[in-house]
Amino acid sequence: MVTPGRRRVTIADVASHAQVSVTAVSKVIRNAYGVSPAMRERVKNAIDELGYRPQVVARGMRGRTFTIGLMLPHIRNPFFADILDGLTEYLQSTDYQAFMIQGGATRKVESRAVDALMDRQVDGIIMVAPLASKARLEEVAKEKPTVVLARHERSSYYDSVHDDDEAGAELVVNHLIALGHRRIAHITHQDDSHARPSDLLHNIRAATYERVMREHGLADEIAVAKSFHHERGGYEGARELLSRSPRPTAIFAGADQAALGALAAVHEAGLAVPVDVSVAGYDNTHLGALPYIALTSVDQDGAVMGRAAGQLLLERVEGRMSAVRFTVTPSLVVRGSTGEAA
Amino acid sequence: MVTPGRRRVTIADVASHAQVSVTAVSKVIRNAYGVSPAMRERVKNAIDELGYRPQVVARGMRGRTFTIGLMLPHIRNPFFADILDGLTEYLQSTDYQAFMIQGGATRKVESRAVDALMDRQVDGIIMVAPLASKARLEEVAKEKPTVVLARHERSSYYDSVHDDDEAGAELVVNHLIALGHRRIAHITHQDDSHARPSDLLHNIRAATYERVMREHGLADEIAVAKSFHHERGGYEGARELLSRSPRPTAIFAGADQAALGALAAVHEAGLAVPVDVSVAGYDNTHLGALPYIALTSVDQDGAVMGRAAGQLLLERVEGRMSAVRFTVTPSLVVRGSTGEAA
DNA sequence: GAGGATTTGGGTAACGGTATCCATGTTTCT
DNA sequence: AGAAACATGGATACCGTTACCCAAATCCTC
Repeated sequence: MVTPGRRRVTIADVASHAQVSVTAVSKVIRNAYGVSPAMRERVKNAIDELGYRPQVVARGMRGRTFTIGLMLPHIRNPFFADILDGLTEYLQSTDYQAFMIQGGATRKVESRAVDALMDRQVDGIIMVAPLASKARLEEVAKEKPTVVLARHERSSYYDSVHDDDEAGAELVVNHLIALGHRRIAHITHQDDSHARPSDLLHNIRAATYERVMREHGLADEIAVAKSFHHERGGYEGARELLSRSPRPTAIFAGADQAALGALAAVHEAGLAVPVDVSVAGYDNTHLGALPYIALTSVDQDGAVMGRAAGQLLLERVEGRMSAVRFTVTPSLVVRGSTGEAA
Repeated sequence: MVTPGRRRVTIADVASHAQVSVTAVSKVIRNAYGVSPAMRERVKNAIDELGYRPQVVARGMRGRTFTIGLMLPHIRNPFFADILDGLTEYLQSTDYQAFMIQGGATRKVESRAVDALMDRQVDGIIMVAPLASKARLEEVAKEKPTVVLARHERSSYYDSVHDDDEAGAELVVNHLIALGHRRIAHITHQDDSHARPSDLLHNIRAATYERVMREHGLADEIAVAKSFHHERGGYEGARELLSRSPRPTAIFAGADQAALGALAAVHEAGLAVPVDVSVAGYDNTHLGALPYIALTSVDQDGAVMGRAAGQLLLERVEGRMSAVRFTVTPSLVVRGSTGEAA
């Protein structure tokens, strides 16, 4: 039973209870060399009897904290939940624990979040779609093992995990063109990032959209709404696109969240999906699969990405210095929100 | 510039750079008594010049970590994002940082997550909709300042923040009855909790549903699907309810996430909302506001709850021992998913 | 101007672990 | 049997802060 304000059990308590030295207990905890099976048994019993748990901050002063920091821009995108699930599933078989921190919408807040992680001596950092410049990411990576998700630049200081956004965007635009669409518009995202634009996934998707359009002789039909990859962003972007004349017959939103908003705008304009306007997204979030939404989208396996990120990070924690890139190949999931051009 | 593997700047580095004692630096950092303005200035300059940042684990060994742990069951529910936003907004004006950890779907995983927080010496813990028994919560609360969200029991060891789920559920059921519905069904959540059932919000919503039905002489029409408060849960629950004969004309899902799934089931059954079946949810998440979903729901202000939780927790960290309950009053947001009974 | 109070700065023992080094006892090998 | 190698357990410096002390200097007060 825990009594109020009782001092936490320490390694010294375990040692005296087991009648052994502190060193011995430490060795058992760390699974270090130099303890006999009998000693191990004895110490383990004492640990169990006292309910001892090592204090991570104390361990952190000399060794590891067994903590990895996960920076997410926010937690509204269900796609991030997939990443987190993959990561936690992977970490379950290890001694490490993941802690999330919200990066927010600006570089400043994000930077503070990452600093907070480093101040707390995490053993490694995973950043999802960070806004920071490559230089800043490398600065972080020089101090702590780092894995960056959803950014495309190559760095020799950190590992990268991302999907092939070019392939994904191509799938969508080709799909729409194959359905006979010509006036295909795109909703992209504006960021506060200091990254090279071409390293950010939304810019890659947008650039690919333009490229494929051009390749099909549709350069004149290119229409891009610079908005945001969230619901309101998609809504406003789509409103703007639909107000153009002639209006697009298809909208490729750079993310499902935005596509959900776009659907709202289409609906509000009194238009039907996909009869009047086809809508496609990216990420294949659960929501899109709901039959009354039935959003055509690009699937990138978030769980696989999360798992890979965890694995790469722990490899780095264990000492790997070379940089690794892990790329997942996306696939198109066609649903009812896209159909033949009118 | 940071060179690879460079040792982090410590308080001793600052002290020698400023030609003062370690104590003096520590005092300045902590804003403690006993430093002249000149000394303060001098030390602050040294801190800036060296880019010094206190190492939280070291501070944690003696005092605070300025870290608060936020346990969320998962990050799929957008309602949790509202809570987080309220909390982070509040913490912005303080020295504290919030870290999230995923509690998961079972008591065992949740307990491990909370242990992980305590092992890391967080200054306080906020638990959102925990599964643990009241006894376990109090055990945690005896060790660390604790605030529990979305649970209804009174404890003298921790503060509680929740909405008046009874009032909220009543609003929904009364609304449906006023629309002329009689065969109103409910989708509830099954949990792995060891709490007293009547302290869990989904059970309160379910019990209130039954009570109001009875009060209106609709005891015979009570129909409850024991499922889960997520999309698939709502989908399966609704399927089951719709297969009954006669089928309900209205479904009150205990959470928006479940309502989204219920809408899918209704749609799949070839029925129209709200003409054939009205659907209502709880939480008033962003998604429900999308016009093509237009979900009637109960609004409980998540941001306010998050802010309150942060404030109460810091008060506890500062020493308050008495327990506080913070209750928000929900309101009904009527949208297109509910209409007159057929 | 003596004595006490106050201000200012610093020395240093914790905090709870880790990991290096060392001492002792036990095998193994020739 | 003696030496070398190995296995086992322990003493202890150290990690980077905090906060409790104390000492010296300055300021009042009568």
